[in-house]
Amino acid sequence: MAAAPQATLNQQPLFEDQEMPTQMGFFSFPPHLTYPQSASCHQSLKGFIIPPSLAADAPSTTNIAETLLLSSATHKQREGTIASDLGGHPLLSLQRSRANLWAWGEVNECLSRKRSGSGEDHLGLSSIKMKKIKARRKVREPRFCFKTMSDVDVLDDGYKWRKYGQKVGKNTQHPRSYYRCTQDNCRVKKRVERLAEDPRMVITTYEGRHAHSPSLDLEESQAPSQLNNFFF
DNA sequence: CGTGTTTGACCCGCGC
DNA sequence: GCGCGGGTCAAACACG
Repeated sequence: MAAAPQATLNQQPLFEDQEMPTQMGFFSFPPHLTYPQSASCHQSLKGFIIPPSLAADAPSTTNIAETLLLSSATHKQREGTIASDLGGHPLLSLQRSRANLWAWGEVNECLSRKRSGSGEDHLGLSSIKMKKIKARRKVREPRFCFKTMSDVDVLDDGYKWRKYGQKVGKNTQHPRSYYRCTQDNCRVKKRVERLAEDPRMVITTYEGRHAHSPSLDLEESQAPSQLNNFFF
């Protein structure tokens, strides 16, 4: 029997240094991403990073793994990894408002396509609606989320966060927490919630990109080289 | 006293 | 236009 479950996400990432098919640019799965030592986590923590564009393109009933596999051929090679990682357990669907998952880059792309007179609206949206979305999204930062099976809600990703709100969703008894990076002139936000269908799953959504390195507190316990690899 | 959390109020986009 | 719900604000509070 192996040792007690290690409360850490420092394992094989599904996506690492891989260009996302959106305008989000590159990102890396932080190697120092850990849960508090006291936490009792599922013995095989599984992080699923899902870019907004992929989620938006998928039907709401499509699970995350299918979304990733169906939306981009570049993810095809990961199929075996994902399947084995799941251990035969089906992933639950990630219910999201389609509009909420529109990245500003995608909206701009659609608008420029419209202007160029290529005809059909993207996803059947009218230009008025697209402008509405753009107006609402112009302040939106790039976002992505990942899903983790864990008993603890907030993972330690190396940054310092300040909680600024909490809401209880309509169809779930589990509250959704809102966090902001405490660093000055860093507007990155984080949203943490539990999946209604499966409270064991934690959905963490990041919005924006950090304009600084992770908290220096980590440097005392982590190898400096690892600190070069963080979100965006 | 400084920092972080809680929580009710408020704002605003969206669907009807 | 109206109601709902997600997201944010900010005062009060807790804690070291």
